[in-house]
Amino acid sequence: MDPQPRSATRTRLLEAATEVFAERGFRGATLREIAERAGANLAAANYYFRSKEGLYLEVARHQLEALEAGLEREGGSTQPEDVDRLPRSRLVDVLHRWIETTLEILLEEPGHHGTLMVRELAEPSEALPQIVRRSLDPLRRRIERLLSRLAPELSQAEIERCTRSIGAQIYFYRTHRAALLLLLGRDDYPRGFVREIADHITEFSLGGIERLAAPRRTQPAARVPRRAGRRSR
Amino acid sequence: MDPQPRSATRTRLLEAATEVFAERGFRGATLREIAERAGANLAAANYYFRSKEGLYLEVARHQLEALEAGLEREGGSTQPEDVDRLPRSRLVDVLHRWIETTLEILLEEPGHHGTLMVRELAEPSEALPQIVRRSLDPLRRRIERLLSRLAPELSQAEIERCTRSIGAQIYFYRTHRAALLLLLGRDDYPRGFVREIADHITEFSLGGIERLAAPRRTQPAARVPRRAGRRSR
DNA sequence: GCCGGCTTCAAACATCCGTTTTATACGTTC
DNA sequence: GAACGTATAAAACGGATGTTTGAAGCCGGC
Repeated sequence: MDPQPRSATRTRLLEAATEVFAERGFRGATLREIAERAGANLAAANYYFRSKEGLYLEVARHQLEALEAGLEREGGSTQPEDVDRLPRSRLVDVLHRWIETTLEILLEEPGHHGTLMVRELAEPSEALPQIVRRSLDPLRRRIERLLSRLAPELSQAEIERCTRSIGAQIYFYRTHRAALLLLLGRDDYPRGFVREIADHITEFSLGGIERLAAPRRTQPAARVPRRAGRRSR
Repeated sequence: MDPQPRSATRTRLLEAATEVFAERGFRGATLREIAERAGANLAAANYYFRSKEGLYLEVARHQLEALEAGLEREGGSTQPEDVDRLPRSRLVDVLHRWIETTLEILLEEPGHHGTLMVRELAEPSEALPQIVRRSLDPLRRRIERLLSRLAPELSQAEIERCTRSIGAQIYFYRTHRAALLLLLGRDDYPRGFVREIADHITEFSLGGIERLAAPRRTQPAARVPRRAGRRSR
């Protein structure tokens, strides 16, 4: 793929940096440790990437490319456009597949992509826009497209909110992983966890969508009552 | 409350440290900046808190105490035990209130509590167990209790999963705030956003719960089909 | 076989940061 | 008012880190 095969040292630096940045974050990582793991000289990082920040951004870029390539290979990435040609009966199956695939990617070990994302959310850098555009947004667009076919009664705003509810349930198991494991008293998710969670999120979300779509199919049903005024954001 | 009123310098240090740690994280914060904002000497932080880490942990402790006190004042904190005495007709209202109150706390400006939580999730420290025990777990227990009354057909495992789905939707707007604002092309959530989101999360989640409880009320309905084997986590 | 580039290397540089030290001022107590 | 524990101040210490420098190594081309 690359025009010139790039230096082997450069590649090893990139790999080592991916690990160290994931383990310690941008600030916590040191060029000395990265160089040591890569078996390279301390000056090499600055030679190839100009600065620590340059190395970090290159790691992020590389991670996102690998993610996109992985999704391409994996069957899990039915293209957004394909949704429109799918029979309605298969939409739920596709949704379930996306949820499970995304969970697998986010929770996989060593899970550099998920770690990078969580760190960027906590302390955004120039890499966050890339992550949003190349990782979060594609999933969002697919789900929105699918929901607008699955529940055409919903308004655009409702579809967007439902999409966020689905994404929220998926990403939760990554962003809150440390807290969840503390609550569960475990040091890793149990075997079969991803499947269990994917099943649940799918069912739960279908229920949510049904309920939001229902009033427009029959007559308006009882919704949450609004109570006296409070200040709002 | 405090036996001795504590030093004013100590208090100003704590306030300044809360800001700086929220803005820059533990590593990014410097005692020099904290001391400067507090109008104190550089050595003061070590004098009162023994070390930078001691100061950080004290900030975390203080934040959680403020959170608990705030919840106490706010009507939003119906005690978990009270749920059992509530008429079933009011359960939904209470759930909606909890969701909205939690969103308000997490998204409020300057939102030190939410920021601290997100940073701890990205890079856990000794403060995370405290956050889990005093912030996440109380909400979890309340919702579980409520759901077990609202949908007694659900198994314990299902209730736990539904509780996580509700929590996930709430926390999403905090953990993914930076990404969401990028997607929305805004630099802050619009006015009235919390109310809109709280309404949505409540309805969406009620739908999810209904769907999961439904098969046991009538006959088993069509669920997501399981397909051929894949490796699982 | 020497020249040119690209790459590697060891060392030094400059800066920043948490912490400690030491001295001085303050306030209370006997 | 002397003594003493507490609080504040300035300065220095010791270590780590990103970056730069300048020399040495490598290697193909002429």
